[in-house]
Amino acid sequence: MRLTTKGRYAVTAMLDLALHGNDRPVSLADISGRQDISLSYLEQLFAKLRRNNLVSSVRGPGGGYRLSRDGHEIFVAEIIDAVNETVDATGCGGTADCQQGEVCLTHHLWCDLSEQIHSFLSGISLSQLVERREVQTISARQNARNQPNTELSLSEV
Amino acid sequence: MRLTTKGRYAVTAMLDLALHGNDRPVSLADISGRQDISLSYLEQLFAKLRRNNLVSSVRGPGGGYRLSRDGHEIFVAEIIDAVNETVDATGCGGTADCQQGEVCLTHHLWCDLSEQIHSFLSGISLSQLVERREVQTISARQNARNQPNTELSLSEV
DNA sequence: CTATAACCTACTAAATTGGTCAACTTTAAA
DNA sequence: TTTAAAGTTGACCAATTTAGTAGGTTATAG
Repeated sequence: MRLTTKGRYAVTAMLDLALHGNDRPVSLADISGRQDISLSYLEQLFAKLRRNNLVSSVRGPGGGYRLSRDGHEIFVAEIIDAVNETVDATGCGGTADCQQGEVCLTHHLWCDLSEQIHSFLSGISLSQLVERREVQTISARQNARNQPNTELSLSEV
Repeated sequence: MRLTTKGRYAVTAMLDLALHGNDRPVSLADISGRQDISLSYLEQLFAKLRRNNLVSSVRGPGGGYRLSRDGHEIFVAEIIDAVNETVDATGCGGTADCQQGEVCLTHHLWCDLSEQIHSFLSGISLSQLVERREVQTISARQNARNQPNTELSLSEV
């Protein structure tokens, strides 16, 4: 099982999208600025997210990405699966041929664990995260950092 | 968070120890033969398990390893922690300084996930695994493969 | 037409995994 | 008291993955 920055970045970026993408598409440059994730790396991640129909893109000036569904219908597990291939904890990927074609001694344990993790992450939607108080606090901090003063009124019109 | 073959091998090896270590110490060569794990790699893993007081060793001919506690008191989470450093899903390792000294947008999510995984794996002891039917079935298969015939009566005296 | 931003491909540096190998030290059976 | 079994240590290595660069090409709003 893998859960590295790749999956974390993807979820963070999608949450940023859910927070800022209500009215217009959000550019990767904006996400990069707010979340401290390299732009080129974001491009790679969003290519996968797009292939998995989690976001849709708008090209050209003023373009960017939108969630392809309502935030209530996008779950954390999907996002991680999209960029990470799988959240499986077994060595065999669930095919049960871990020891010379037969199941290994601990196969069932890892299956149970995978099930646990997957059901936990499948139960959390982007909208649920948006509603959390800590998320709103942190998001406000990030907005303040990136729009220090005047620009705000201009872009908020 | 990492859960790779390293942690899986360690749990598998410890379970083998719980299954075969009732009367005498078990050599790494035996475990290697039964579980298809390289002997040299097992040596590395058991060095860590020993440092974490999960096993104790008996040197010299007829030596090997024993569980340092009863199987009811050794939990899967401990084993993985011992070889893998941590089963933490956050990027910051729990220190909450993920974004320029402050918490990142998804910090709390990864904390919750870590808590889920850890409590799941902390609730499973080696003895519980030994008692599982599938484990007994697989273990019987492995014993048959490694002691094809006669030797059995000799070593079982 | 020009600036913007998605999209695409190739490359790379660093880290991690999953080992191997050789050279020990310690212990205990014969 | 040999001597062989077994643990211990550290150096090394190939393959893979991660995280990120670089340099382009489309597409489109203004």
